[in-house]
Amino acid sequence: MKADATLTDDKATGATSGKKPPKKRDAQATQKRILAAAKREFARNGLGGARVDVITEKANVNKRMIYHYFGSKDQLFKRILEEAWTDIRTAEQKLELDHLPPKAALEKLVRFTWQYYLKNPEFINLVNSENLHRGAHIKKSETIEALSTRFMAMVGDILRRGEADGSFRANIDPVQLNITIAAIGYYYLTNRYTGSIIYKRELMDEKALDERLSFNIETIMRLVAAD
Amino acid sequence: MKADATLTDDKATGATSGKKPPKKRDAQATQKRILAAAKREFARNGLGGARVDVITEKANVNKRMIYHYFGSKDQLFKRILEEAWTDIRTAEQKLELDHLPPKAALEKLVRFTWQYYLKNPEFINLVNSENLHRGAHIKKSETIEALSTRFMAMVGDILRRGEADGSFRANIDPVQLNITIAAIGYYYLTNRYTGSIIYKRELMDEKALDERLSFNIETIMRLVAAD
DNA sequence: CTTAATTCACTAAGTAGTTAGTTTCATAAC
DNA sequence: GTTATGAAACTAACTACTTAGTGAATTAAG
Repeated sequence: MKADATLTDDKATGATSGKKPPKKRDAQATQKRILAAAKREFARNGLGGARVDVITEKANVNKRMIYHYFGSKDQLFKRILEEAWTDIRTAEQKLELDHLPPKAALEKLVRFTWQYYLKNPEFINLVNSENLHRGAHIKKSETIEALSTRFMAMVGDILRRGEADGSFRANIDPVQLNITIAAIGYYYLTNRYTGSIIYKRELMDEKALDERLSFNIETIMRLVAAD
Repeated sequence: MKADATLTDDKATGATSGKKPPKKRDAQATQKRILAAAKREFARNGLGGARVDVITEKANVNKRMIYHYFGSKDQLFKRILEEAWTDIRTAEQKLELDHLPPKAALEKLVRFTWQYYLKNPEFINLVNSENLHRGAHIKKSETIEALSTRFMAMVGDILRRGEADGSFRANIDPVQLNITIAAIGYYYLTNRYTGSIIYKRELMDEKALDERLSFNIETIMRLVAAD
């Protein structure tokens, strides 16, 4: 009789022969499952709307584990934010824009930013939620501070090279430029629901997305172009 | 003895002489107070984070009144959204951009959009919250549908006139343009908390705000300029 | 045997929404 | 001009359920 075995086949824990299928312990895997579930839940519903019990369920862990590993809902949220920014900044570094001529580098950055938002829709929602909470969680984060410095240096370098070789006009503020690059992609995507209604247009089909990317590249190229 | 009079001086209800200071009834005023408090609370905390009890308290009404006049938290939220869009679209119409030459009209629109967001910070948060909820509330709203049509006609008209008199290049999509105008202001403001940290710069002092507006005007003017 | 992973049963404080009324007021009948 | 009446404005107390977070025991692993 292995009737009770069916009660414990929660996951891919291929229940073995014995009476007691011993539950594997794996702290790292548990934490990963919590983080994955939390990212999803926080992105879907925001910090305030997210439910710890839902994270518990989706991560297939006992609720106590969340508090054991992460302390509180807010600390878990902070951790999720740090991981999200680490991911995007790491991906940006991998572009190796230093090796490209300025115009090509800038276009690649615009393209990348857009595609990253598209492929990682949680990112936008997490950032929105953190801003609703006035940056309370990342204010104290050293992780994020460090990531940002390196990134802005890269953008500044592209501008300097472009100015030097005459492809860009002079004195463009890298902070303003980067905010603009982010803005024209981010806003389109984060406001796609109200946007579809206001503009009476499907904003998320393939053609619309391609058109937006082209428009954004045009916007940025015209913005930096030498006269 | 008018000792009990002090108990009922909630508001500017200048308690008169008699024993029973009769509580003024004013359905319209009550609804206005609820709407004002709700707008604030929804904007501060999002739909999910907003608390009906807080609205009750700030509006100085009995909780039952909210359900009496608005039915539910969600219906109240929908109403707030409709009023918010009515406000911005009404203000835009008052600009009378049709009477200005195309370049001036467009610059005025960019300026207005930026200043409206600045002066009405709730607007951005309400829109964000509605998008987090996938546009569920305004999807069914006829009010918002009607407002949008008229507005987009105005933007389209500016572009047509500019193309005709040679100040703008041809074939600019008014939807893409308008999304961009909104984006470059909206993103800067909604993400100001995380932005201040990432860019290590004060984004909200007067000088920074002026600089951003100038940069945005430059961005849009270069985007539409005839070659 | 000791340490860490995991579970179970629980709590205290919210949470949107409701039940069952009382109070005010305009209108019309006396 | 005073008083019945019906409707709408307003109130207090409550309900059924959720919520983040815990105390203490149990079980696996080195």
